[in-house]
Amino acid sequence: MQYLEELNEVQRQAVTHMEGPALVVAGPGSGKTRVLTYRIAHLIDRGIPPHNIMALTFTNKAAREMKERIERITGPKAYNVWAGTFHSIFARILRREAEIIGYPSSFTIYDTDDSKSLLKSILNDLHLSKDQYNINTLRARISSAKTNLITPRLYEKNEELMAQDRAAKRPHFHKIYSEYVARCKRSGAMDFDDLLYRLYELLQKSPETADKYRKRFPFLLIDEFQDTNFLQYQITKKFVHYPGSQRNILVVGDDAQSIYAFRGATIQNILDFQKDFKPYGVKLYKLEKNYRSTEHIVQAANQIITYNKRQIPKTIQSVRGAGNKIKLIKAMTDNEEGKRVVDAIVEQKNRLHLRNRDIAILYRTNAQSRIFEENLRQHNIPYRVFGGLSFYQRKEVKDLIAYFRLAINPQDDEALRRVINYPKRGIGKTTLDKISAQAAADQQTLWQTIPKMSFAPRTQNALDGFVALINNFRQTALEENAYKAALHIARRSGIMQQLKNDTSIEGLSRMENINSLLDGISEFIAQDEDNEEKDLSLAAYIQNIALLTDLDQNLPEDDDFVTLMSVHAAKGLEFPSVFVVGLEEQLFPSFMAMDSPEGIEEERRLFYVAITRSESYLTISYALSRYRYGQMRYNDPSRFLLEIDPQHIEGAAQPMANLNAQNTSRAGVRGNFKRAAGKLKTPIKVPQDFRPSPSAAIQAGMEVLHLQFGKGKVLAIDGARDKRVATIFFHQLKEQKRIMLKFAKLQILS
DNA sequence: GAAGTGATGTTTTTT
DNA sequence: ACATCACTTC
Repeated sequence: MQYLEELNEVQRQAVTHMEGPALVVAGPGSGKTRVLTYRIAHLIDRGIPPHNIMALTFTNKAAREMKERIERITGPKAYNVWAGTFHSIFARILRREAEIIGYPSSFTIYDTDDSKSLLKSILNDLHLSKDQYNINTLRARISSAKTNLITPRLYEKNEELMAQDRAAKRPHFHKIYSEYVARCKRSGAMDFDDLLYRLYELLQKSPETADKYRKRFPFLLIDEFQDTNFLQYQITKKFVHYPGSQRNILVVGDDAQSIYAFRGATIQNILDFQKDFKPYGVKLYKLEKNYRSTEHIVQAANQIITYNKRQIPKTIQSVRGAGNKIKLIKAMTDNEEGKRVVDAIVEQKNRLHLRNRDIAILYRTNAQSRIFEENLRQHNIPYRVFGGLSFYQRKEVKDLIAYFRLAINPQDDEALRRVINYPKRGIGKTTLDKISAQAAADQQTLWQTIPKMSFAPRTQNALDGFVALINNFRQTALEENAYKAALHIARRSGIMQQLKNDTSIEGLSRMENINSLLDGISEFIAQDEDNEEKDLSLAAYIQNIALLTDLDQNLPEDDDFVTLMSVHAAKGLEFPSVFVVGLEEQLFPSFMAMDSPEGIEEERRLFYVAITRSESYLTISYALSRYRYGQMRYNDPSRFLLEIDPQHIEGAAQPMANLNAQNTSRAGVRGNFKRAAGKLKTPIKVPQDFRPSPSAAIQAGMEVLHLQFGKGKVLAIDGARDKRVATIFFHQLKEQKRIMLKFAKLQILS
């Protein structure tokens, strides 16, 4: 129990918490992962069999780290703990029990691209126009329906949802949704949400199965609980919240770091958790000591987050001393920002002897990476970009994997669509459209439909050849190990040949990617060769491919590179020196989030996550102009910058009123920036005692105060009840805005 | 059926 | 700026 001595009092209490429900509220850098891993180790030490423990995380990386750390304490027994992402653990259970819900255990997983492509086919088959039905909107709405346990049938019965669709001019949404679900099922495919939804269905449908897993996993731990959605919480409850249960569940979360509300995550789960488990004596542990960052950083973060309304009260304190103040870099253009940030990195490396791996550049959107890459290359600084297109999303890799998928599950329509004419074999759009139409009419998969149809000789030959090819691959996948099968498929499919003929630079890199995919499979075989139990089939290999991201490649330990990633991807990571870039209105906060107070609050939490990644050195940069959609845009510095107390910022004794003034810039300035200089805006002052009035009370003619927009006059109100929309003229902005009253926080002034 | 062309929208974040 | 897609031409 030596490890207990490495813990502070609260941490030790949480770690030694044995039975019953517990909530650990863990600020950034407070040793959250340590608590989770030590608790698992402690449970094992106290005689709980490792295979009775399930630990759920959000990323594979977090899961892997957790497993490694448990192993370091307990040794190889750690392997028997089921630790993984929600999606991968659930997929594992689903594969074992697939038949119960009418799926083959070899079901394939549709990634986002597959889902989109499926939706396109559906729109096509239902003769609905893509202009009227935006694919991304459809996906989001389907996802949110599933996440809220609304089946197509329930959806159709729900007058409110149907009315929403009619109002939004997408009256046939429910048909699309229903068709989408039907086709996924027919194809033996699950999308990301299905991995959650279908597990819920399974547990619901088969009480015996639910019981089996409850008995199997009497101890449940959940990381990043603030990022769980409604469905994930419902499943969690299925596991531990039943009559006679010990309710041995420990969840760890931080409401201030909730950054996935956009995809349905809700901190309501934290609140509900406390409520739901209250009768069972839920224990609350608050980890408030920050071991990661120095004081200026922690205090700045604390202060920023106070601008958010709702939060679980806590005071995070640094144990590391004052440290360095935050540096601010102001640039005129995005190019200049890139140059000055990289100059600062060079300077830090020289002066502070930081290694590349000590440094990270974090941005709001992946598209921002390019400029930093260019500048790092110029300085010969090795770097790695995480996120964006992951390895498994590259076209050539997906193509080959599509063949793998077909070899395992030929009903997989999306995989079939992808490769039926790649490499070119004379089966074009016309033919595919015919097959699709027939398949839709018969409610069958493409694979089932092809043999039932006949075509002109040339086309028929091509089709017969394709079917024979896939059947051959199916056979190989059954008989050979993953590597041999993969190699065979890569060769026989013609993909290898196709790429070899392409001698362009991109062609070579595509070939390289195919080779490293094959290398990866070879490694998969080699790694567990000694393990007799291990399934080395191609089916086993591709099981979780769709769940892997760029962050999941194992990198050599001694690699020394600067890390570039989105703030989202950086969650849970830490670096001695962090550069948070692009702090501009419209970008961070994102224009997509700016029309609601909730959106802004999520962006603010995102900024909070960003700066708390830093241990000792934090640099924040912004550019007054940058290219977007191929056009130069001018933006104000982010409102978040104004929320940092100047005492934490280097060289800023006074309030940061004139971030926008043109006096500090030097190097790398090009072009004409008169417009930028003229755009100075004073931040709108919001009094401390701001108290929003109930939205129902707001009427036309009133003077109101809005948190972001300041004072304004309500010109008109339309809509009713939940959908009341106010048209307000804001005096300081000199413009009128339409605001949904349900969301807006307005205080009536007169 | 394939290849080329101009128009159009797109980008917030990820399993 | 870039990718995707509908449309034309061979």
